[in-house]
Amino acid sequence: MTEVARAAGVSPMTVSYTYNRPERVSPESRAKVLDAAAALGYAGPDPSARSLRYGATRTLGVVMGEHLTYAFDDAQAVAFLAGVAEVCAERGYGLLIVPTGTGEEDPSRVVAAAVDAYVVWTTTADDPVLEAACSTRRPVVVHGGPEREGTTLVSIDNRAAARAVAAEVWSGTRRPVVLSLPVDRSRETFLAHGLDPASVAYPVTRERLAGYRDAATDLGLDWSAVPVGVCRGNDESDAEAVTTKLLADTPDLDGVAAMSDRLAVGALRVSPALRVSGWDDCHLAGQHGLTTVAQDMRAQGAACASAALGGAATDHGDAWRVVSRASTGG
Amino acid sequence: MTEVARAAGVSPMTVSYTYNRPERVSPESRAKVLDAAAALGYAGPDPSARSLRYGATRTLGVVMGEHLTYAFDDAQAVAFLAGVAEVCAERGYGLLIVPTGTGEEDPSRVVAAAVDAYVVWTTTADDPVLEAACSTRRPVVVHGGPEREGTTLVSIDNRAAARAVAAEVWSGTRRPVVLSLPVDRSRETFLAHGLDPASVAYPVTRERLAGYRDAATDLGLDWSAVPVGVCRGNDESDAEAVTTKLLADTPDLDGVAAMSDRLAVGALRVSPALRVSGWDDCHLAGQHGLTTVAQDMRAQGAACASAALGGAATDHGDAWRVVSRASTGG
DNA sequence: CTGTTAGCGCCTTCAC
DNA sequence: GTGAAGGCGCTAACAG
Repeated sequence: MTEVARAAGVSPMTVSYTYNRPERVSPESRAKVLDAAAALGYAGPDPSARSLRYGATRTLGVVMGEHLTYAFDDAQAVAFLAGVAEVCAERGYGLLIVPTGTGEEDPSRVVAAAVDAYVVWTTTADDPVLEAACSTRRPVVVHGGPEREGTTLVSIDNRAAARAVAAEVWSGTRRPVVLSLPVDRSRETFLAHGLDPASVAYPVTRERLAGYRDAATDLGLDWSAVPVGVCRGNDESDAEAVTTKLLADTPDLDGVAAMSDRLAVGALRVSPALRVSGWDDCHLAGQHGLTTVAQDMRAQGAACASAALGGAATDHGDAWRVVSRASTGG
Repeated sequence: MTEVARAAGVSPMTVSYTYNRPERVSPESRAKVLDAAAALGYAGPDPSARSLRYGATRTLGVVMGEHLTYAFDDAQAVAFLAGVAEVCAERGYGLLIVPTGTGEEDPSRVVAAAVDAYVVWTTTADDPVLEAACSTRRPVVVHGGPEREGTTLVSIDNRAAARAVAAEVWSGTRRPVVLSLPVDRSRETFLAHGLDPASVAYPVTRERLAGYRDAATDLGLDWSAVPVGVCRGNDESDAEAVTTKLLADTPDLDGVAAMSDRLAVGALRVSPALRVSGWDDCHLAGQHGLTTVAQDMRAQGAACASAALGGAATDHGDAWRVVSRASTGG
């Protein structure tokens, strides 16, 4: 900018004004400045210097968890991002996807990102990345959970939704089972009976499990006997393997409450006649006639972005509904 | 940082070293600094100030075109972004999605984004957003086209691929037609006969059209008589409408070369027995038994990011193949 | 191992 | 309508 000022024969301030308040500069000066800028290939004020000066970046940071690319492989995550992007575009904010995935360096990358606020995709309470986002003292909005002081939570009421959908899939069954998303960040596959929700680190998984337990209790079923198959991730083929194990453990199982449509589809691949419910109401649910919990991830993404950028947090607790289809005999 | 230094009773440089080269600071000083930082809620050096000082942001900018949210609605665009994100995560670069969509302000937003390089999703040569990206003098990689001096192009050879797939779908037909993506940024729907590729602003559309023309010539068909239905975007329902118009114009049409699987599926909805080819080999192609052009968008996204961040540009010209399925009688 | 100096590029404030 | 001073927070280079 100094160079442009010299080339144009004016002071740096005039150059600055030319870009920020063109109307306060005489047409001649403006022309001189723009000519000089064109000649020197100066495209405008440096963004970093500007951010430093203003103390704001007009950028929203998004942290999608340990496997960044997962964010683009999962339809729900993509819908969520679409909602975030929509709000960002409206308000002229950049959307910065923070490069997590290495584990080790993730927290420092979060701290070092030039953003005004953070949206964090569901994780565990002890995730160092969440800690890092909060340590920057910038607004943090968490999707799904955990709830944490100083952050805003945007989530449906997973427990109530789980209770409702399990009431349907388990209605009239004797041997209900659960097909679960991971319980903690180690993401191990295992089988348990009557898994205690309190032992589960991911709040979303925990709440859904608690809701399933509620439903079991409502139906007079013994939760401590209910097999829970935990998958490594939201993945059909892993769900197939876990379903196979569940069947070995409980050959007469007759009702599968799955925490996602993809897991449900994995179960159906093993045993197409299974009574099963999913979660999300993605295109798979329609294709396979799955009873499922519908929620609008795009709206939730938009809500997260709005809240992070200073809007009021809209409550999404009740923004779900059970969609009944053939997979539960409907 | 100055405050932390004062609270810790050391100089700002010691604080800086504590964060950037901890090993060069005595354990005691380091402890004092970290204590003071914790007490003051200081999380580390300010990212903007750092970027200003270093002259680099460690952030890659991505411009997805006028409808930002489209980027998340289109499976190909998402796969592309996944590839970009993968490379960014590996190298510790942030991925900034520039908030385009307003039209008017888009170029200035591109200029004002704090990034080290740009990846631009396919557009027209006269797009002000592309101009803006180039004006910043930062490296620019364009996906699909246009080719432009000072930028790197990553693209398959659309013309050759179009020629190959049209050879298949039009083999033995008498009344071939084209179902085209938009020709320019006005994105209007219309019908033309023997549309001249040279009149088309989007390079991707232009090259595919030229390839179809090549195929027509190869097959001894008269290009000037070939109806071309241009859709407003990559959208099934629009394709349905345009196909209906094509059928009104040419009731005996017997071979549809579509520039995307979604357009092809739109055509099939109007007339399920149609001989038709698609493009992209997305999940729709498999579902509907579509003959199509397969290309790996994720790899192309990764290639764009690598090239933008200083790697060599890998050539993707031949990274396509025709997948033959039932929709062309295979 | 630690501190001093200087300046990255910009814009708010205040003069003229 | 224009310009001079100062400082946003940081770190390279160079002492000590």
